[in-house]
Amino acid sequence: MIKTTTTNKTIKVSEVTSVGTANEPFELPDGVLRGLSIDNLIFGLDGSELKVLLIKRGEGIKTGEWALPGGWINNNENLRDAASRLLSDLTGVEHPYLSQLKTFGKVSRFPAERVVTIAYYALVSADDYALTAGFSASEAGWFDIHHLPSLVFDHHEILDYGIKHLQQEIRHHPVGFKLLPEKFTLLQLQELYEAILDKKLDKPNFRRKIMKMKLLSDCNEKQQSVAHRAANLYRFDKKVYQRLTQQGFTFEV
Amino acid sequence: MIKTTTTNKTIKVSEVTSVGTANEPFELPDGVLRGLSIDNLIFGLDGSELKVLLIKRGEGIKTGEWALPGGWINNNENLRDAASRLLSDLTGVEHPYLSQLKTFGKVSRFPAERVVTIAYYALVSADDYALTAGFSASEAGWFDIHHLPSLVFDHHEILDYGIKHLQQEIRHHPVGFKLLPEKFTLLQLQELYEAILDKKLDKPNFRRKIMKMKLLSDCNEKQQSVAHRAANLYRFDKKVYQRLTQQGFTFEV
DNA sequence: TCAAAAGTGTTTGTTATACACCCATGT
DNA sequence: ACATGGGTGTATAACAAACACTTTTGA
Repeated sequence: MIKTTTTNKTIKVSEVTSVGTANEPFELPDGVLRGLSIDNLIFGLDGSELKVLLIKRGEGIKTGEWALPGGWINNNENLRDAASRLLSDLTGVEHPYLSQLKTFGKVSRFPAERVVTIAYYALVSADDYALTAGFSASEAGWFDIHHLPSLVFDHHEILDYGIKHLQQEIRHHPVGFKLLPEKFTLLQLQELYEAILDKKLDKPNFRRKIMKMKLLSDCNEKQQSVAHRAANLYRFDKKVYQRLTQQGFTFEV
Repeated sequence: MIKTTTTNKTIKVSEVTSVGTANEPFELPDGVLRGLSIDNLIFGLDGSELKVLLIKRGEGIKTGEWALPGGWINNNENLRDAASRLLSDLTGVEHPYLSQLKTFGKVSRFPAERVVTIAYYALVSADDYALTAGFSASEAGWFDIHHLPSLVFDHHEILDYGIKHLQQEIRHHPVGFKLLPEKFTLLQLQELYEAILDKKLDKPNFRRKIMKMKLLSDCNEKQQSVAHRAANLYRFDKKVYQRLTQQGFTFEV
């Protein structure tokens, strides 16, 4: 479902890895803020595995080590725009659900000098990802959150925080739908929740719970080319959700 | 319940208001990070009114205007420590529940040069506040969130975001307890939720719901000097909450 | 006809809701 | 005595959990 593709595009991660000498400011590209960076957590769903997008650092310190895709903020650029640009450069995803996660600023989290980083996170669907060919397979890849390589700096801490945040949020807000294609089956939805909450759910009960919320609209379409009875396809009805939310409804799985 | 007190201590807000000339960096105190600040949202409960702590700027630009209490981060200081220090300097509250809210960084949010600010928020109880005498009544005050003065920079945006965040969070996390004194009655708790959720709750059912969570420990004390049967006092048991949370328990009112 | 997943029904225990009721205390 | 809030009991309805079951489809 999620695959890495090979192109001739190069990720510019060199900015993040440049290191100055001991007593002078380390080298930065022109026109960016000093001491402040952005790191993105990009989650995707591959079948029933929750995956995160990592890049392999190409030059400078920590070469060859895995890291969250991030970079510097331009002087005249708003934070979310910077996160969005960096995400787009790395994955080709142009309009994701992208929200600020948390700012990490331990004094010595970055070796060369003090850098505070603002973490953003995005949930992308296989659909969105199919549009993209923004990075080389040798430099980036999707990793099962249960089988991660070791990461640079405090990126493990950021990722752990992001996963916990996602697990919390997915129980109380219908963000899970972002990880699925526009049209999906109830089993796909269930598997998504099982992957993120990391537990098995009862099929009949899950179906009833979801359908009772009336948040799904029937596409009146069936799955194609499956070696079993074709399931009905549904889409998430954002308008109904907004209406119910205003009436005090709270989503919960 | 919440009162401002007068002392001879001066709030040093001058750092935030120093402005350089057009073509050179504006003046900062020594040993602080450039381009990054902290602003605190401090909420308190006065009867059934939610209040926020604001300071009146004393010098520099925007003199006499109301603002969130904030300041600069020391070079060797972690973010939360800086927020905590600033809060303590301004209010005397030493160990509040203080958590990161969001980072605000619009390009032109601060007039002199680009400054990104990390907003923290805290909920303080009348008890905590009674311990403090950290600011002068002419320079700081509690404001009903429905009757706010106009605020400098993007502080209205930060405050609006914080209030919305609080209203959301209070439904799914037991943060409401932070607004009450350490020992409280079930009716106080119920009235807190009735005020914030803006609806009447059934007394017996509310009691059962709360007690079933086992989050309150009995103080084995009664109210004093009340013109009716004295109610039992309870305190919130943080350890039990943390244990239950790890087991997948979710608080909901 | 079999595997795989779709989809339904039913039983049982738990929880929410509404509301009636008694208890303790100061004036 | 009575007003005020503290605190309990209970019938009913709604819901969740567990699991057995039937249906549809492609290979």
